[in-house]
Amino acid sequence: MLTPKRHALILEELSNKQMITIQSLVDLMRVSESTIRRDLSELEKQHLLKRVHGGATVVTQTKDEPTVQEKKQRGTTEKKEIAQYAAALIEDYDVIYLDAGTTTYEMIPFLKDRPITVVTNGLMHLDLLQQYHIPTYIIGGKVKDKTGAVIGSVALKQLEHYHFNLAFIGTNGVDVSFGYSTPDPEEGDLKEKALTLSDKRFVLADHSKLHTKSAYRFSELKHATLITDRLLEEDREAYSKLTDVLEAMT
Amino acid sequence: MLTPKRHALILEELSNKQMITIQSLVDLMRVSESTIRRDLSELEKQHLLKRVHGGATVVTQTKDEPTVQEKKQRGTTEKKEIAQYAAALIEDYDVIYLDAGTTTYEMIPFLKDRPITVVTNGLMHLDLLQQYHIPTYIIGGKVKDKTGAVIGSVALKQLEHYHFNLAFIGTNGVDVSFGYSTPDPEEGDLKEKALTLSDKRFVLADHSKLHTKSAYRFSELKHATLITDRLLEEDREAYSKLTDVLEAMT
DNA sequence: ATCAAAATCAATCAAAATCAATCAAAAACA
DNA sequence: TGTTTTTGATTGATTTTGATTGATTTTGAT
Repeated sequence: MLTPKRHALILEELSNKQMITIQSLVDLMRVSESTIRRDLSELEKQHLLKRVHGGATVVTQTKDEPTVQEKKQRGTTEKKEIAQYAAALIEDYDVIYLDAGTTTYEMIPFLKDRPITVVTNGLMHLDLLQQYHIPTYIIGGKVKDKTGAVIGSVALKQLEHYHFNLAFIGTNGVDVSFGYSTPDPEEGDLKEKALTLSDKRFVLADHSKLHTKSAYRFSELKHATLITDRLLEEDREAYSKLTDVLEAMT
Repeated sequence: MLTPKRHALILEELSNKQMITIQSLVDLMRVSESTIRRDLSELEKQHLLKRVHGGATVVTQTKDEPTVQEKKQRGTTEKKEIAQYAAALIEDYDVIYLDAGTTTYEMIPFLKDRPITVVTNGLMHLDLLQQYHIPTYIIGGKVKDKTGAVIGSVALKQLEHYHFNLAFIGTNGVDVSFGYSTPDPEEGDLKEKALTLSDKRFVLADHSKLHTKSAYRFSELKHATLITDRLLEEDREAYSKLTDVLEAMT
């Protein structure tokens, strides 16, 4: 019996029962205990089962990080407030840059049927933008796993051909001294470049992002207006000294 | 027994069972073990099966559960045959251009985990390409409503930065005198450009597209190899005079 | 809880099966 | 005819297998 066949059989047995003994597999497949042991070791290395004394059990599905798809469904009220506020800054016939990310995604419903042009590196944005009949340009380049963003040198270079009236950028961290930051340098470079290409520059960050730093700074505070949902009284002064701040409160 | 006959038989056996031993093939075809080994090696090089110790297994062996994405719309058998045939032409470490469209979409499952790079203007392709861990570059430019294609002058210009080993292009019409054609000129221009940038050029068209013309010709027949599912005897001669033709038949 | 028997384990090794490489004979070709 | 391609047998190398070893874990009786 071929090795993959045995492996398939083991996994099938395992999904039927929740647990199997080595002896039962020996009887089932008429091979030696050693062979079964080796099979189980291999399958365990592939995280397809978990070995236990005398047999094996199914592996509890490790839930990986929530995909963008999931994240965007639970858009918080705060994010929506920020998004609506930001969208109100756009005037007819503007050309805007919409960064990839969940907060900027929330802006799209507020752009419905408006006579504007959107340029974006966010692949997840495209469906909704099309649905709302908003003329859209996608930045070309390397497609980043999972996050649905376009990044890399090609994207950076291509961005240089554009000019924007407004740029809306997402961020992972906002810090008074460190500035705006994000985990991925390649994404950061793109954010930085987009900011330099725009007349008016905005960074969107709900209050959970304030006072946190990510690995890579893509801009100082003063280079872009911060749009957030609410500020503590003592923060307001500190931030306002360094940059324009807009508070999206209803 | 002729080599192609053996290969066809092996693939048929494989699709019936999911897995075959070399010995069973030796008995079935009355040829030597060596010959079978050579056959399997060759078929593996074309990614039509996977060799394992003692035999071979099917490649589309989805050990992972079929994703929603994957089965959301199963293409026709003809399209899949064309797609599989086309995918077998790709060698490791190739950089390929994958045109937007349903036929080229069907190629993606056959590219799973292969060490290649894909460049595409098809937004619909991206999800599946990411799922299969294929390094992907998206062409930037205007996003066309609904069809999920990127087109326009920006896309055209950006395409020029690339060079491909192989280009796979979809088409709406194939006509002996008129050539390859498509309804949208902007899409057509992109197809034409992609063809000029590639070492090897292929146009994919199932038999329903033969002998039909669309509004806009993007290439003469002779500039690209036609891959189709089946040809009428009288057509074969006519087409073969004008271009290379590959028939994806099982 | 403690201990010894039983069961299970990982590691090792030699036999068996399978493999890739080679080469000469057979077949196909021109 | 001579040349090229395909085939099948043979070689030694590699992989897989099953038995055996002593170590470790579990079991069950005290």
